[in-house]
Amino acid sequence: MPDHTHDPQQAPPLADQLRSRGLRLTNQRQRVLAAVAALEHGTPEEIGARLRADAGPGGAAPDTSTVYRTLELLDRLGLVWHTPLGKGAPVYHAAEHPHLHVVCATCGKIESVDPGLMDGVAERLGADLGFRVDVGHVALSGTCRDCSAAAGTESP
Amino acid sequence: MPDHTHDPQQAPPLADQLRSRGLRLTNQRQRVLAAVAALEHGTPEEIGARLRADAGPGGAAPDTSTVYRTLELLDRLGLVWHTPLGKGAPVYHAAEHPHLHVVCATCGKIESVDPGLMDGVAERLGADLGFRVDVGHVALSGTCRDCSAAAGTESP
DNA sequence: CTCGTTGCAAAGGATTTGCACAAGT
DNA sequence: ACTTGTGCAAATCCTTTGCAACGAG
Repeated sequence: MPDHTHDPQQAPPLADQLRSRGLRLTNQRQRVLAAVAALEHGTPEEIGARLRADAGPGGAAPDTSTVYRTLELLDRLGLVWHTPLGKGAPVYHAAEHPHLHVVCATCGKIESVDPGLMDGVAERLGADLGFRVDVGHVALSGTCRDCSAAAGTESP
Repeated sequence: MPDHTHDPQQAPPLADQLRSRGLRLTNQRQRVLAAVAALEHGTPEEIGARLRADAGPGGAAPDTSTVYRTLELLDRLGLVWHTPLGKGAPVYHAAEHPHLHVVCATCGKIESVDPGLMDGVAERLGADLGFRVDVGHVALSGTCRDCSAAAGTESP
């Protein structure tokens, strides 16, 4: 049972995805996707900020509502993935190089991890519950090395 | 390397946790904790609804703001855990019987899974990054058996 | 030309916060 | 009595939506 859904060549670059669905390739959609890819991972707000920065002083950046709409679209197309993190801040990342997110609950730092880490768990859930884990959406929270050390040092 | 932080006896029933910090044991706090425990897992909204239901017609339920404040407090005290799920809906559950959440992205169904499932992953992250995974906050999203089947049946 | 898209502005929903009063110790 | 906690209501924050103008195919 192959099909790891990880083939780089299998996912055409936006334009094809759009055309095949009768959707249109717009400047905004390209820019949003580029911003998501440029940012290792970012919230809709951060992505909007990046777009504004990229646009420069005179240029116009896509509207906030467009960013949201586009993010949702790209997600449906499978070109980006989002992961709910702490509070109201879903983090988006490009689907090109899949990875897990590991988030420190103390300092908020986000680290990326090889998705292969979850292979065992995924297999087991599949066998056990028939549940197909979506590795692109996994976020593990906990405490990073630095914060662990800091906490341990307080009362040795 | 012991200390699984899972001893039932090690976590005193709210009252002690509060007293030891100079905080007060109030009716509301007890009720919110009870509601969280009663619901297998629920959003702040659902917990509020449950409280209103428990209060009955004439009775007064804790205010929404109190629910939020209390949930945050209980979380700090380690008596409940919250997991960010889909959109802006953190799910709270009592810390007493730890479990992972497995969420179907299609139908939204939540299933609880034995935390032991992640032991391997946790060890590896610890060794690799010095990252200590918080198993109470893990949510895995994907597709459940039913939705998988439904999707497969559409175009066979 | 014909729709899908975008910008703008306003609507919504979910949390959070300031305060004066009520309640626990 | 001394503080901490609660209810109420207003303030925020993040997202979503309606609609007329715009642009890709």
